[in-house]
Amino acid sequence: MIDLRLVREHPDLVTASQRARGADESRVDELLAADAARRDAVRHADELRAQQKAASQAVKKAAPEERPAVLERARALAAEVKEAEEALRAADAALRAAHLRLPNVVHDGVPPGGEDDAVTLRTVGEVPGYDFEVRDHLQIGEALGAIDTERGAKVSGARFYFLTGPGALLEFALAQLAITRAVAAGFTPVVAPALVKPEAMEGTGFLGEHDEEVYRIERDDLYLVGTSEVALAGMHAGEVLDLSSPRRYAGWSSCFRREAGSYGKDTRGIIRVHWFDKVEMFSFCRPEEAAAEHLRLLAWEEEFLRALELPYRVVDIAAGDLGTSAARKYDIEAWFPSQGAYRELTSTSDCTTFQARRLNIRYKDADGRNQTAATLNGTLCAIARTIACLLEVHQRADGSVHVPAALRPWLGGAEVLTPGMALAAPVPPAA
RNA sequence: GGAGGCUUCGCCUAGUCCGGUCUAUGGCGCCGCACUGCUAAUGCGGUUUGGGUUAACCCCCAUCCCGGGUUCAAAUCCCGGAGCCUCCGCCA
Repeated sequence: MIDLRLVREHPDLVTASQRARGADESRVDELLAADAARRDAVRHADELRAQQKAASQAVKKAAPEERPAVLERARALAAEVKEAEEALRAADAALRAAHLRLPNVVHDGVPPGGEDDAVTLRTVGEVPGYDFEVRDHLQIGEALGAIDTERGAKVSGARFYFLTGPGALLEFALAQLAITRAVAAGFTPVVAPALVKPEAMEGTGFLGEHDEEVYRIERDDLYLVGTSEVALAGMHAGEVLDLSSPRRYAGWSSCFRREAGSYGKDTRGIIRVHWFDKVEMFSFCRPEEAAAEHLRLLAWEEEFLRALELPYRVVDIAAGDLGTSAARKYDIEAWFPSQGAYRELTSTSDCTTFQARRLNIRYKDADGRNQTAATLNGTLCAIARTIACLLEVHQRADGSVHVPAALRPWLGGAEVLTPGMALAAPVPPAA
């Protein structure tokens, strides 16, 4: 939810944001009207309640002969209060609905337009040349005995997979590398629940226009998270935090996505799947620090990809392609040789106070007043897709795959993965 | 899954049986002021969180885990739910 004061005092800014998103501008006026209506309802109900309270007090003080009359007046007022409260409830609900319909206000400088209007900020690393016919990650993974999508489909359906042998080791190697680096950077590592209540899902903005993407366990009224962002944001719901410096978590969890509406897209391999594991960075900070924190998250993402020796580019996502909660979003797209294209590998969003307001996450400012916090998230490593990218980029003519130095400690020191190789046990980095 | 107990303004706590004097008691902590040439101690005052209104102060409303209900009136009575604890069962 955006700040109501901003809408009241600078509706033009909010309208401009809607325009940049290509979203309905009239929603701003709807929200203003709902806000005014609610305040009227509050005033009316409060006033009646005050009268009714006084009348009720008078009952017990009334002399016996006055009592019936006083009681009658109190009764009448009670009925009026009840009516006013019903009207207030309706006005509250209308305001909330209008409030929830409005996405976050985009930052200045976000490119206008939609999916095709993203601006490439920089391109890092050399796109390798291959003097042989490149294979895609599934061909490579199958040859290595690392990825099995056929049996994944047998057991769970399309877009499921098994990681086996070196594939399974790669999963843990990447998770270890991500968590190790995050801890070194000062993040608190977290293993987060993948099943959450509706409040957490709604609070992070995933039940709006994108609720088709989400798995719901109807019987228990729980949702499977699409990212641990949901649990990490919800972790501090309703709390007042000390944010003298940003509070940073690196959360590991499985992620589940229905991929509704993506039929026919990326059907091969493990680039787009219903389930994968991910290490996610999440920050709580003061709103004035959010933009700087956003760049820090982006920098950590880039360092991770450089450690994996993957060529990539950084993209500033256009307003129309931003999620509901985001005021700005940078994607990092890594090179996939089999597609001859850069594809999204990580993503970081500045949600400003939008999520925290819904989730009621606050901090005390210098004057000791409670203020709404800002939240930001960023992918450190979406494991399945990263494995796919690694296999493709680092493939060699003979079907083997180069292992980046950063990953070797967790792959038994192996410098290369070769079909049929004996698996070495992971060795922790030298003490 | 079954049985019982608990949940009060940061923490602890009084109040709940028997509805109105609860505008919620006291302690700890915290903040301010006074006093003591330091520290400590002491005294006085303040200290839930939201909303409405306001230039501001004031004032008003809500808030005793949450949601309903009874009543002129609910921390208190009734119904439903959540969380925590204990015991039994089951389970990795």
